Amino acid sequence: MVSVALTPTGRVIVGMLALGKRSGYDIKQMVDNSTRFFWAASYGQIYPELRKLEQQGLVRGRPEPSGERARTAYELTPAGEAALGNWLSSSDELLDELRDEAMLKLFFSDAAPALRIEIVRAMRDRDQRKLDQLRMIEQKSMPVGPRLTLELGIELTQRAIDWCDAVERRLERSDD
Amino acid sequence: MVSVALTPTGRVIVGMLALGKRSGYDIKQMVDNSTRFFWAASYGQIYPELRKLEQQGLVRGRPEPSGERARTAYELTPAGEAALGNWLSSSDELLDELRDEAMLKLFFSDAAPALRIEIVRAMRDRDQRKLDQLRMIEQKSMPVGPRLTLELGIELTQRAIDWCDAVERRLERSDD
DNA sequence: CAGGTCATGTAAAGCGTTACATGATTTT
DNA sequence: AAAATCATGTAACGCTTTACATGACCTG
Repeated sequence: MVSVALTPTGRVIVGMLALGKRSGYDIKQMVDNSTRFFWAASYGQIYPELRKLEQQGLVRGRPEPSGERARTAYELTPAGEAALGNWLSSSDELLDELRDEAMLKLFFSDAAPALRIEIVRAMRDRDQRKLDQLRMIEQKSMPVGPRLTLELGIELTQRAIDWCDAVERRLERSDD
Repeated sequence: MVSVALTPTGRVIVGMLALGKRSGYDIKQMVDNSTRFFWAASYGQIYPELRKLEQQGLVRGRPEPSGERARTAYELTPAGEAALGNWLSSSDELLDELRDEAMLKLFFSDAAPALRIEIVRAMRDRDQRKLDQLRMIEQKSMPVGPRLTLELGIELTQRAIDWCDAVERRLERSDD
């Protein structure tokens, strides 16, 4: 039995729904508070994708209005659970895409060597802001999976900051 | 004087052309051998973008056939150089986007705790392959900017591998 | 009662990859 | 003579963000 391949956004949605019944709005909040650092999703993707997943039989949505306010809560179907397990256990090449404008500027900084140190400082500041956000999340309680990704995110962000600090000191001295 | 904002792919192209006259093909080769780890670009973006940049007056293309083989070499115009300097010195929020499927799987691994260690191992292997590629590039000679980004890439990839190793040992013992 | 949050949704635009097509030149 | 590389390009498709619209409910 071949289960349908999950689209990028389909993967977060199905994963989040494995944690319990959720609305599209709920999913967006959860993503923004957790996976967004390594896997973002917008409303413009979430709502259409939920309907697509429902057509595929991986999720089922049911109206759960609170008063007059419309609300549709989705939950995984057995097929959805299977698709999640399938994806988690698949050995396909793991997607790994980075778009880092600070690194791109640094790469081209020989075109304006005087700006190099400013670029490194801006990168440091950006990463410091990210680290602060991660440290906030760190306070909350969470399962092992989320905790591990948070740990890794903090470790790598801290290392990037340390690297920027070291390079900044190097550049201050030598004016490369 | 307000210079036109560079699109994502426009940024790499203009940066690469600051290093000298290049064809679309050349740019693609350079990207694949350097920035692709933090800023990729495909032919489907590069060729149309070159024409768009030419319309904007940031680059100028001239036919430089080698024998019967057509070839268009592009170079930066003064406006293009200005746009590059402008971008390098701008203090706009630095784009930083990551899509890491290994981290996403790890995040959701409480849905299948037995798979967790396999996910960490797959992540480690992927990062080791990346590190091997970076180490190959490390041998070549290059300007300061490219060298710095390579250094950072190696540092962070190595740290990710170390983290995976440590977590793998933790999981072997405790079966989280 | 104003402002924030809950909740859903879409249209347009932009960004990007993949896959294909074509043909010349160079290397094995 | 085949295979690899040089070189250009596009069409189809998929993904994603942005910006907007609508309205209910809650909190100070």
